[in-house]
Amino acid sequence: MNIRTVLSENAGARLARAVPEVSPIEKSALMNLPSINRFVGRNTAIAHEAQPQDKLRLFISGWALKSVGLTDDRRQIVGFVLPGNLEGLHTDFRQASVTNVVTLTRCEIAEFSLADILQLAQTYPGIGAALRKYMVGEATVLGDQVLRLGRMTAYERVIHLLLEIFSRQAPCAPDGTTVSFPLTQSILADALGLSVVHVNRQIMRLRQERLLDLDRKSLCIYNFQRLQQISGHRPRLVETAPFYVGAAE
Amino acid sequence: MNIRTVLSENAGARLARAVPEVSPIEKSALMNLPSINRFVGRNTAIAHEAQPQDKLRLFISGWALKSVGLTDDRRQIVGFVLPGNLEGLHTDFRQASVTNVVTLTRCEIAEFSLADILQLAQTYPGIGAALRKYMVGEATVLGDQVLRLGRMTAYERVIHLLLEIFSRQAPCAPDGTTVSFPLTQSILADALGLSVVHVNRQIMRLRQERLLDLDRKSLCIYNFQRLQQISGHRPRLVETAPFYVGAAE
DNA sequence: CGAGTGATTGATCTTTCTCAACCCAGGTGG
DNA sequence: CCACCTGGGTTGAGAAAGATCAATCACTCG
Repeated sequence: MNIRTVLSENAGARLARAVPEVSPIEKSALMNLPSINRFVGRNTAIAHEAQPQDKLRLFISGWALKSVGLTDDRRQIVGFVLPGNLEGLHTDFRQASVTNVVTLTRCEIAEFSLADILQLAQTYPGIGAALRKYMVGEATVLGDQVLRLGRMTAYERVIHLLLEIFSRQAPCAPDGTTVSFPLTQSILADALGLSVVHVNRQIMRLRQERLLDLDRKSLCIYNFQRLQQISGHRPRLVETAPFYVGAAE
Repeated sequence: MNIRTVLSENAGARLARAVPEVSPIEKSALMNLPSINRFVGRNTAIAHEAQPQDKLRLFISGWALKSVGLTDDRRQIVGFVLPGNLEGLHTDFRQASVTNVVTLTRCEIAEFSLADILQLAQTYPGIGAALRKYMVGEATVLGDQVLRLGRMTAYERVIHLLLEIFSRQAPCAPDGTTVSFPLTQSILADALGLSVVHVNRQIMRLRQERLLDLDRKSLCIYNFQRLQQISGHRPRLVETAPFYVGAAE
């Protein structure tokens, strides 16, 4: 557990950038919030299903996955946390997390007290509105996940998810086609409800068709339009600025 | 389109009952909100994906489904709206609905202005908190939907969804085993990502095993524990009081 | 160098889908 | 009153998508 604690002076400003439309006054209120920056190693559990949690975490760098588990060894990944995303807003009325969260890479995380932020939302209406919109955005992504799993073929599913991951980082793609991609095929399989072998076959096919390529460093989209057409993917309009995502460590 | 408009004096009180933990003062504030009660016929579209929407709707009676569509004739149901549930909280930053909503039965619906309610949430912190918790509850149900579709067999999926529908009405079950159930097998199929034929086979099997029975009026759970064990269903703790659900019309 | 993780490929097996019937209850027009 | 129609449920047979099992390969890390 590689954890280093640093006092950061601008985590609140980053938080203001992570949620939609906050005014300058609200931004300065967020900047005065106490927060702690942590570095967390790869494969580290950050939150457990049904365990109490009172922190809101902003991912400065690094990726994490959110999953729900069955009693046996099956698990389903419900979503990914990328740099610039928040984690910890979904606590039930017992302040318990509703998913497991595990880091996929080494991560830099700014930790806030959720209570602090909700308190602030009572003073500054824009902050409450921003949090609500952020939650709606997350629900939309989750709706896309349901659509993939319920009614798409394996081929469509793989494309649709890869386009989502691409779109969420697109503003960070220097050449417009390549983004960071630290996922294994086994993780893709758990997110897509498919076997690893079958995921591999779809990726092989996509490579042969010269539509995209990927490895554990990066994802390269060769023919965005065609992929969009096949999978029916519609880019979700998100007006928050994602952080720059460098090459995965 | 059988629509009748009535001025209701207690829709706000019902709204206060639909969300978690509001104080008496907040409840009275909600009761003073303007609202309109409507009756909407079966199979009527209430909201369209990506269409503007500024109403928050409280279902007094009747069921609806929420779906997202693909370009062809496939559709995926992402969730159901039951009496006592809210619809309309998930509008993106353009105030557009993120799902289609269609009634499954004749419904009585109390309509509020979402702007009114968000305005109120700025004065009364408990209302903002209640809305946030309500959204977390919805996200949890959506997470369960992802789990079903991603990593469960057809048999488990059918059971898990039926237990969810049962649990959401359990306090309304006079004998503790039978609840209202106005869904066709074809709707179940679209919710479960299965073909109608296959859904039918699972239901036939469950009947033969004497674990449950259902028709288009009601769902009867004969062996809750066993079904829970098979599907891994965990009842989601919701502390809002659902409305009494009478026999489907 | 050996161990472990992840990717790739082939062969076979299982689940689920599709197509095609048929039945039944309820509603409707004559 | 009845013939007819329609929407939903049920069943069988064959086809297709995807899972499982098993082996090999490439790469990294101690």
